[in-house]
Amino acid sequence: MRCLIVEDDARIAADIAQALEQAGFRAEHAADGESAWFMGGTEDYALIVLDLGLPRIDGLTVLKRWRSEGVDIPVLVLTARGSWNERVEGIDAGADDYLPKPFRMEELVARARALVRRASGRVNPVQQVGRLALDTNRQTVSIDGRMLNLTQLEFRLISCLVMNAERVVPPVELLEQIYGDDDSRDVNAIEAVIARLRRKTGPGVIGTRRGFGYFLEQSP
Amino acid sequence: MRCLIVEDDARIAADIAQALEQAGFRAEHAADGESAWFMGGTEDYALIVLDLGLPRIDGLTVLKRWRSEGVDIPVLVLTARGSWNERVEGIDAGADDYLPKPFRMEELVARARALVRRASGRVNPVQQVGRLALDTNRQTVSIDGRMLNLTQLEFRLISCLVMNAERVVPPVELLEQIYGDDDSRDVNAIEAVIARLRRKTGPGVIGTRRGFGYFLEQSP
DNA sequence: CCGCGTCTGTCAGGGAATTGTCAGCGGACA
DNA sequence: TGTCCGCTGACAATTCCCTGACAGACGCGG
Repeated sequence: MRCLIVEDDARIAADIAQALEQAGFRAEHAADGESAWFMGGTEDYALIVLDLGLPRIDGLTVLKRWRSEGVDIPVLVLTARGSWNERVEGIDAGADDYLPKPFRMEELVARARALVRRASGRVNPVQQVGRLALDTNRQTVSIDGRMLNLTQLEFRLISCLVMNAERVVPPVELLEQIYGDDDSRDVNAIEAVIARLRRKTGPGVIGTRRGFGYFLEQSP
Repeated sequence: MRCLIVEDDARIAADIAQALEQAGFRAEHAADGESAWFMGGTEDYALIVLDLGLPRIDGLTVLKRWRSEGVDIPVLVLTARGSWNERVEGIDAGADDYLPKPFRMEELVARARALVRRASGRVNPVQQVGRLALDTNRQTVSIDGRMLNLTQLEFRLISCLVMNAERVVPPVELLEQIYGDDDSRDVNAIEAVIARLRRKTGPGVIGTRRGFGYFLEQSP
């Protein structure tokens, strides 16, 4: 699950990134409004964390532009404590939640999770696809109720498939979703992870459509 | 998926073309603004990569003309790094994304993909022609609601027919649409694919107009 | 700092699905 | 009725995908 952190202070950005990555996100970073706008408009994030005080283009402006362009990614806005008018403006601009600075990282992570959950229209964190169940809160995957012991990478990959259930996901897209623009890797890396996953899930869970990509088997 | 590269430097154009073709596009090339304008206005591309510094007509002018004519193909603009006003002008002219030169090819490919994905999400992904329904999002084809298990090639071919519904498509055009300018293949290859498709769809879906080409049956 | 185990990307070999070609056949059209 | 065009089954070539092996990276405990 990819998220975008828009924050001009590199230190803070790195801290947030680390916290979110631990929570299972793949964090990317934009340091100014301009690049934030491009990234948020072109990439497919599950969440955007937006600091308002930005160089070049103001955070609020960026947010308004996104919304006017139809970008409906949930946005968590970081505001200075007590600055009420910023909040009001943020509401108008289309923010989904606020976090007054300074904040504890756990708070941010919790809100991030809540936002993503809400956005994907789920009340509970467990998603069931066929025999497979994914718990985004605990970061666990079970099949027929039996827990799987997955690595970080395997988990991310199967999450992608769950997010895109009812669709066949091309390997290139998985590459992009999992590693980002870091294109140092081969499509074969995906194949390898898929193979390892299948060894753990057993057959009949992850399907292949030759020439198209991978998908989760729906019906038993 | 066809894309148009508007670039006056032949070397760069060739490089971009190669990268995009590897990514599954079929690339065509315009070297000056005038032909670019014509091609973008008459052909149906999924994406246009536009360099701004052009002979004859300036790239921005071309872009504005397209937009004023209702051409809504996503346009990826190549700008010189840091040329701020070019970007702003580009926004006004209707560009969908930017890429500062010089750039890595992988970056271009990634953005191209993102743009196309975003654009294709705008329109209704399922098109119905007669008893046949094509879902461009899930990459599936169903007939009377029954899913067909198609190969990559079969899917591309039937997509072409759907795009050109209510028209009889000559086999040569199908060859071109599916394989690009790679003319190493025989028209018979198309016939073979058609035959395999018909075996899956059953009769009454793909028709033949002897001497002209193939078409999709409209009425039940 | 070293040894150990785990995770992960790459590589190469093999197998299977896909696809181009060929040749024979049958119907359409003059 | 002859000719041409398109259809189709068979086969070979190709592409795509799977998998086991291996090595580098990383983390951890001693």
